[in-house]
Amino acid sequence: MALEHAILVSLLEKPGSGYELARRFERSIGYFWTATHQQIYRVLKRMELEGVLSVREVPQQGRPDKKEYSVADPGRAVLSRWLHEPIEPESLRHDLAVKIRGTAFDDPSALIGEVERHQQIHRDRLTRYLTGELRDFTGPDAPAPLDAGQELQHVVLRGGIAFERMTIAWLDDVLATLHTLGATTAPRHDPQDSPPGPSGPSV
Amino acid sequence: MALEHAILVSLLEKPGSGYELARRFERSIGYFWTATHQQIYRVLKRMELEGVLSVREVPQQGRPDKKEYSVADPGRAVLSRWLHEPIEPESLRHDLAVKIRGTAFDDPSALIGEVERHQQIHRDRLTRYLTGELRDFTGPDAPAPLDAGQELQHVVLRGGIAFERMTIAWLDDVLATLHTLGATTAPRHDPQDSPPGPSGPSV
DNA sequence: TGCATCATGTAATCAGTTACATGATTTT
DNA sequence: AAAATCATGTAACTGATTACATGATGCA
Repeated sequence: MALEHAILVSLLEKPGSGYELARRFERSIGYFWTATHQQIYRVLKRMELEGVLSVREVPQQGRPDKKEYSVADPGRAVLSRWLHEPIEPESLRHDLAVKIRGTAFDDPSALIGEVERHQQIHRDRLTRYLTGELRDFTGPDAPAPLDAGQELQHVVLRGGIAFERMTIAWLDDVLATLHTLGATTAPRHDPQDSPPGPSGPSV
Repeated sequence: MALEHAILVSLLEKPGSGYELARRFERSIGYFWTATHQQIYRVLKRMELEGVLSVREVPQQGRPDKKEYSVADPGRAVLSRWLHEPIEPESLRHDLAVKIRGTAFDDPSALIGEVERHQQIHRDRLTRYLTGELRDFTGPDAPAPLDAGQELQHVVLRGGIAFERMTIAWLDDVLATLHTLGATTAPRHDPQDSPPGPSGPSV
């Protein structure tokens, strides 16, 4: 369970409320992690009970009060211990890859739109990441010498950028493959002819 | 939930037992999906009750009997429906990225060994994938004209290969970053001054 | 003798998602 | 007047992991 540790890192970078954490998880940390606010609130409560976080009620005007969480000393120890433990490399789960293989038993051209949609989403993400990189790390308004924390944030962001670029290129490859299959296995698009049915395209 | 659909695809490619599925999930389909045998048995049972799979008891000699599952007609319909639905692009979770950012609050050099370990695992995976590609798709013993299913398997495998290559390169970037940080922020760790260098054998 | 492989499962727990719920303020 | 934003939460459910359990065969 690394959500706990992701929260510790984020709160060490800057204390904040559950709501703020949820928004950060859609951005910076979110390059490599996601969590819904429900999940975050639950974990925050547990961590507070365990004594790894401390809370400060912050009254606000014109807005609901918020609970600002920050990392208590035991929390630093928890994070430090985790940092020194080995972890398992992630095994990724990619639903789209399952769909691609499933297409062997269905009409390949039906997947093209979906793949293009995914590719566009990844292009948009890449643009956001590059904009963020320019703003925070490589642009003229970025801090001149980056400190250690910023260098580390930057290298993580570069990972996100590399991932999106790789994915976009791969989806080009997928599209090319789907097109060649559509050209060779689906010339019988005739409405009266039975579409690729239960037996699938047996080549 | 795509485990159900991953099972449908795998069983359409070839019927098999829960045990066999679990092993396939460590291989081919496993480039983009993983599941433990416990999870698989549970889902298989549910899918059988729902009527999307059919079972055949296969007695074996010298081995426990096995239940060979195959996809029933309603299962094909379930898969086909899913293939035509849009799905959300995955948001990846990468614990190592959390660790990298967490290193801002710890000794950067402590993470180097862990990153190198991960990189080696990715190198090993890449080697496995490339061996499999040669054996099944591009080598002299591979079937001459690949059918649609094989072309799709190949493009998914190319995705796995691209992912591993990207990851290995990124971890090089991470290591270089950690080394420069180690050189600037952790000289107070050295008992005596050791040869400085961007990627020297420090600490 | 002990370990690995084949084969199946239960029980308990943990993690994560979806739906529901409230209520003020600010923006369109 | 409606929608979005800020802010917090509960309840129910689904998905996934870990630990435990059995029992045969074959190999070193």
